[in-house]
Amino acid sequence: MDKGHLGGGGGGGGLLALDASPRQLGFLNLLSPAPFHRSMEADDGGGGGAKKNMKKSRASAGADAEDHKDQASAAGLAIKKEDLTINLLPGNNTRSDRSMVVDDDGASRADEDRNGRNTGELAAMQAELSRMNEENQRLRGMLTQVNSSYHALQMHLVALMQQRTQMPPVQPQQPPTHEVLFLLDGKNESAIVPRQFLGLGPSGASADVAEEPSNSSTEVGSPRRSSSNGNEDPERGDNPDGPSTAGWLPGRGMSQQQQQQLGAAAKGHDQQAQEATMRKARVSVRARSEAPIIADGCQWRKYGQKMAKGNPCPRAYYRCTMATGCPVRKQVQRCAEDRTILITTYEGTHNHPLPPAAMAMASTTSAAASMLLSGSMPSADGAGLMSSNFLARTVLPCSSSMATISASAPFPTVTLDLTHAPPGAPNAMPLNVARPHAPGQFHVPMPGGGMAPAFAMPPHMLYNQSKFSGLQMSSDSVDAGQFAQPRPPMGLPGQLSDTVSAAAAAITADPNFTVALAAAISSIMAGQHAAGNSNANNSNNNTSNNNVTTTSNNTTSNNTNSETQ
DNA sequence: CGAGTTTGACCGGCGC
DNA sequence: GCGCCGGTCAAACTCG
Repeated sequence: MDKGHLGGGGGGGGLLALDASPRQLGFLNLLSPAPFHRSMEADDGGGGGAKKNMKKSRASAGADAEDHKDQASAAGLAIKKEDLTINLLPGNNTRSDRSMVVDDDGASRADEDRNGRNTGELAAMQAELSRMNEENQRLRGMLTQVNSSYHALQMHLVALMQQRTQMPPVQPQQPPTHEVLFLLDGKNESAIVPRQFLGLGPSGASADVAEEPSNSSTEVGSPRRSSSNGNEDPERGDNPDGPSTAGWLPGRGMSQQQQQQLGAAAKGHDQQAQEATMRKARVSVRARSEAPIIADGCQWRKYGQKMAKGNPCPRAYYRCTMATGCPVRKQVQRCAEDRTILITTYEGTHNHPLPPAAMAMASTTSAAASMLLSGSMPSADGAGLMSSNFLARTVLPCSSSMATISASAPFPTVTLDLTHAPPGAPNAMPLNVARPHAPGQFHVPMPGGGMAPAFAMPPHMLYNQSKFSGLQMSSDSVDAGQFAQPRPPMGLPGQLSDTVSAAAAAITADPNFTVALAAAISSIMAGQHAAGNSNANNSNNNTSNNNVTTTSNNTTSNNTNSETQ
């Protein structure tokens, strides 16, 4: 919204800071919103780039500033106009031109003096400009790489989806949850994870699984908790043998019949109990919001409120009412330490198509849960944990301060902390989550192709994100400095830079995107790496992501940060 | 009047 | 076994 928020705070050192950071992953470094934003903004318009930087440099060159301060003081626009002139024509000393006009009465000596100074200054600025251009080129390269990687991942996802749809619906021998939980360490995971990921998704290709006639038996008649007859709570679907799969898993949306069919092979209550706890994954989103709840696009009905111990703020319980029998619930509570922080915990998978407005959050949380489930699954050799660490470090480094994975009981939880700016960002960037006045909603591009407003966001974000969401970014793009006003389509030469600018702006302007992207990719990578995680996790171990932690019931280490939630 | 919210009660899990 | 606590239910209430 405000420029200071987008690009601000970082100061001129932003680029250098970005440059100094290690680059193990492309999008890791895209998270320095301020610097990146600045550079991309400067990149706009090719030769005219570094507009701001130029301005900045000039501002720092105080002596020369007096030259036009008089006029500037007269009208604030004077400086701007002048700067524009200078920057559009970096090779010209526009100031001398101006002086010609101003001093056309013959004060030539002062002119020469100034010209001399300006020449030196111009050289310095040009040097800086070239440096900036270099940096921009590097950043472009990074972005291109990220884009290609992202695209490749999506292609892979699509391929897996197709593969999945061609496969027989389900292996009768394997309860759905088992499939997800235990094959992660196996060789089928590449097929599993996508399915999990998709199944978690709100609709999309997996809807065939999630939207089955399931509702016929689920909770239509309102949940009966007195399941003394042994019937699982129909609403929650968490039958004793573990369907509490929390819905993050496809099985959650299945019909009871299918669950029975699939779960028929479930053997051993111990195993089931263990699974039950592991499957009830949750995704907790921390965001600053003045609103009582975050606008995630779904319809919720409050069904309870409790005072939680240790928190003066009550915890509210909501249930999705977009479709009868939708098992998704969420808990909303304000952080005890900082009541401006709203903690929303999602549980379950929508068993109905979601409006675009709700897909982003659903996908994000689903992907995050998917990552959690795929990454923290216990396994005999601990590969699951390793995978989790690997994922946390490889996929979430970009949001190192935002994501916390905690499998410590009672339910494994992924916490997406959106209250902090990504590393490199100067200040914590309070998200305009569901601010009452939020005029628009923010679309987060989601891996499943869907994109939707996850949170109420300023319109510029909306536009910005929607641009980037298209995978293949459209030719017209966003001026990073003016999100609110889409720039008219440019000619072909400008496409690349615009695309890059838009991508950069999209990425840097909003941490949600990075979270969503990271979570989404993680769900894919979980499938790709779980098998080979033992060797893969070496690659990024050195990434400093102290805030991305993985805790597990099966480990005694590394749990100190789980309380960051 | 229907939909949503409030709120006290109930239930089950867990720790002591 | 008991108490605590989180989660849920459902009657009463509110609102449009």
